Amino acid sequence: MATEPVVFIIDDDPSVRRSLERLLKSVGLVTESFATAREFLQRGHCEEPGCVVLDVRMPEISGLELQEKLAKAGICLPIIFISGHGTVSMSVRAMKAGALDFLMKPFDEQDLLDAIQRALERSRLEKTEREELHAIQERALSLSPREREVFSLVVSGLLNKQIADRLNTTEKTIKVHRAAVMAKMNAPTLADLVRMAAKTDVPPHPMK
Amino acid sequence: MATEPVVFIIDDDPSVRRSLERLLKSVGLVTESFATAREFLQRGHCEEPGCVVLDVRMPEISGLELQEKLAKAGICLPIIFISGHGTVSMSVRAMKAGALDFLMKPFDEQDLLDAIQRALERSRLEKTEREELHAIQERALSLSPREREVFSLVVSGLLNKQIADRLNTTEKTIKVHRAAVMAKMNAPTLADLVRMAAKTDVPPHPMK
DNA sequence: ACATGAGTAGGACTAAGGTCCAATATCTAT
DNA sequence: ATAGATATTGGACCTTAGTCCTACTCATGT
Repeated sequence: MATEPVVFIIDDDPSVRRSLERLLKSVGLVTESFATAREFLQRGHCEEPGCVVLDVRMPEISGLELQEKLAKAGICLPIIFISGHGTVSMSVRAMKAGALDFLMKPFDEQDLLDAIQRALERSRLEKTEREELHAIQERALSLSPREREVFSLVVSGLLNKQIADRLNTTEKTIKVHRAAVMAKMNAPTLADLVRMAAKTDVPPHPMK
Repeated sequence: MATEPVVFIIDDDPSVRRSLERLLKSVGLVTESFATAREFLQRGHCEEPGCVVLDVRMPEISGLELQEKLAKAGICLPIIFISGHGTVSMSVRAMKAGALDFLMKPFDEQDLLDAIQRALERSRLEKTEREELHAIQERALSLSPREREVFSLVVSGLLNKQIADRLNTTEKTIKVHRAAVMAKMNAPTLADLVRMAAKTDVPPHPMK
């Protein structure tokens, strides 16, 4: 099985951190705590599944700022905000920026646990998606420039002959490139190749 | 050009409705106002682009309840909430349910106008998407049962011969069905057919 | 200078897909 | 009962795609 998902707790109040840790550990979750956003950022994050439980108000870097930084850094762990003195506009800003939930202290423990379950589930899904996409892009990188052109024209539905015309070469040459594309992209059939292209292209609606 | 997008204003306070109407009309937007959620629901909604500016607290059916009803009814107009006495939990609930924004009274007029522009833009995009999808599903309905089977096997990348085996018939028959599928689905090439199938299938991630 | 990878291309052949024409059996609906 | 849609199949023929082998050119890097 894969790495155990981690719940990152970021709160400047040590007693809050401790009680959150206790709660999450009591249901078997793995936690890691940080007193500041900076510490969390310094830890380094690769591809582990997990989620973040984040206090909004913190010295230096606020929770909302951290959310922005994570987005910019491409670290897409689902975020659950926790706030003692939250305002509507803060919560709306957080949600618009993609937060999964925003809980006011004092919150129901079960609400937090539910939110965490949802967050971890999403994290798992996104991780799988990212990995698939990454694998495809990896393979696409191994294509030569000419192969890339042929790739996109093949996927657009053109015949080898038409591609040859467009690229001012012969059908024979296109066949060679096309075979190379199929091999390098690890596509058993044209249908698979089209699906790969569809994933790397701008998908119709990334967000809803 | 298409139908002009409409901004639906739903608020039980007549003076609020009037001032919103004035504001929106001043920037050239078309508005339609309702005093209750019920009136709005009775109006009937088909496919017009637009968005909803919705008061949270209203007698009988609240804004949040209306949001739920619209979702259930498949009416997916983007919703911008406006609230005089909103709480964090109300706003979070609204945002989680897909609201586009949640503004507290008194709000900056420009903020509302910006939100409405975003909402209309999204409405347009979603409308286009829905129409495309609908057109594809329409065509898929005209397929006979057998053609549907062939469709899914072709798109999965199987050869005519393999499809024939799987359906206990001959390659010749599959060719006929396959040609019928391409014609009925209006797909110039296999690549197009695969993309159509990808859209009607469960897309990897409908929401983000 | 020589190997490597990319791009090009031909010949020969197989396999797969598409097209046109024709035919049959079944079932449903008017 | 007769028309129409559905599902089936055959033959003939052409176009595409894929495969194997070979071979040349060009640029790059060791």
